[in-house]
Amino acid sequence: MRSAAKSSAAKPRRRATAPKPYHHGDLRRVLIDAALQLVGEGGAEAVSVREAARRAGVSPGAPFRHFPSRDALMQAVAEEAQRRFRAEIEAALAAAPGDPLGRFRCLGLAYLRWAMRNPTHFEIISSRRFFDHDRADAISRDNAELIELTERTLAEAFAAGQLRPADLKQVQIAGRALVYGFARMNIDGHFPRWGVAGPEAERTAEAILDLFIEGIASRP
Amino acid sequence: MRSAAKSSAAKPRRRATAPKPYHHGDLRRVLIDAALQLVGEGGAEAVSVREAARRAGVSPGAPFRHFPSRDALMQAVAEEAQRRFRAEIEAALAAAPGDPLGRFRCLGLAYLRWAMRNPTHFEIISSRRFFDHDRADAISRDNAELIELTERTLAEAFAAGQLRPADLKQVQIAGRALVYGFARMNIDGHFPRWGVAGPEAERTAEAILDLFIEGIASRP
DNA sequence: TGTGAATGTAAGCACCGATTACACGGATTG
DNA sequence: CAATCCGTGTAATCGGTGCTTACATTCACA
Repeated sequence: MRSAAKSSAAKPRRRATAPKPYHHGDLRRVLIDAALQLVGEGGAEAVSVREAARRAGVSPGAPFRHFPSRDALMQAVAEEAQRRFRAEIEAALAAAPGDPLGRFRCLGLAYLRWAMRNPTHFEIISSRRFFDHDRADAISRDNAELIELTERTLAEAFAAGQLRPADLKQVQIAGRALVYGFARMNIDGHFPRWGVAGPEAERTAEAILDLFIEGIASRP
Repeated sequence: MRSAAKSSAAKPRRRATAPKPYHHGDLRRVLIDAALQLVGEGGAEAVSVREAARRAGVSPGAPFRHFPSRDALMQAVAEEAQRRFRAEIEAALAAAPGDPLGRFRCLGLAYLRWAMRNPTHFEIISSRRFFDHDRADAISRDNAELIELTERTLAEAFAAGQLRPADLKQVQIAGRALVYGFARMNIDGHFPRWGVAGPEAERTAEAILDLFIEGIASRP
C-alpha cells in the first residue's frame, strides 16, 4: 500500500557535499507542503503527522519540534490555503475593473472558481472544526479582509444606484451564504451529476450568481 | 470447519449468577442513540465505536456484530438524523398552508431552524464524507424527496404568477445553496457574534431568506 | 575553538478501529 | 422435554495514530 520508493533523491537540498544533512533545511515548510498534498489527495481526515513526517523523510516525532500538535499543523496548513485563496481573489478583482456590480460579480466568480478547483483546500479553510477555538488567527483575519472587500464593493454599487434598497449587511451575508453554500454542497457531494469541478459545475455556479445579482439589482 | 467441539466440553465457567442479561435487548438501537448523543456533544469526529460501546455497557467488539465498521454506524446515525430532519420540515410545511411562495418561505425557515437547533446532526447529514460513496442510500432518497418538494412548491408559485421569469431549476439550486450555506456557515463558526443558535441568528436567517424571496418574486 | 541551543531520533504510552477465537443462551425442532 | 444451532456478546490481539520523554547530533555564536 505504501509505495516506499526508497530512492526519492529529489529532496531539495542546499548542501551538495553532505549526503544526508542531519538537520533538515526547512522542515516546517516541507511538513506544511506535505500536509497540503495529503489534504489534496484525501481530504482533511487523510492528514496524519506520521505520514507527513514519512513524506518529509523524517522520524515520526520530528514534526512535534515545529508543531505542538496535529491541530497546530492543520492550522498552519489552513493559513497557507487561506493565503492563496485570498491572493487569487484579490488578483481577479484587481484585474477586473469596471462598474461596482460587475466587480462584485467577479468577486463571487473568483470565490466559486477557486473553491471548486481546490475543494479540499477550501474545506479546511471553511470549517473551524480543526482549530483551537481560542485563536482567531490569520485565517479569520484574511477572511475578515475578504468580507470587508465585499462590503466595500456592495457599498459602491449601492452608491452608484445599481442596487435596489436593502440592508447591505444582509445582502453581504446572503451573498456569502450563497457562494459558500454552493461551494460546500459541491464539495459535500450534493451534486452527483457533475464532479466537484468541471464545465457544468462552473456554468451553474455562474448562473446562480447572476440570479442572485439580478435579485438585488435595481430594475428599470 | 466450524467448531471442533474438541474436548469433553467441561464448561470453564459455571453459571453462578446472572445479574444482567447476557444478550442486550436492542443493542443496535442503543448504539445509534449513543452515537447520536456523542455527535450532539462533540461533533461527528467525537464518535468512536469504543465510546458508544462503553455507553451501551458492552464490550468494545460487540458493536461490530451490528455494524461492520465505524462508517456503517455513522451512516445509520445519519439516516436517523435525516429522517428526523425531513419529518420536521414536512410537518412544518403541512401545518402552513397558504400561497405557494409563502409555503416556500415556510420550507426554507423550517430548514434553517432545524439546522441551527441541531447543528451537529445537520453536519453529519450534510457531508457525504462519512459514507461509502457507492451507496446512495436512504439519505439521498430523503434528500431527493425534499428537493422534489421544493421544486413542486416553486413551480406552483410560478404558475400562480408569484415569480419573475427565471429558470426554476436554477432558482431551486440557488435557494438550496443559500439556506445550506447559511446553516453551514453558522455551524462552521463564520458568525462569531452569535452562537450557533439564538434569536439573532434566527432573525438573520429569516432576513436573508426574505431577501432571496424578494429577489425571485415578481414585482409590481 | 568550545559550548549551548536547536533540531532530529528512538522508544514507548494510551487510544482507536478492526479482526479473531471463543462463550453464552434463547429459539427451533425432533 | 431435551438436544442443538446460531445470533449475540466477550476477550485478546494487531496495526496505526497522536503525543511525550530521553537521548544524539549538528549548527551558530561567544
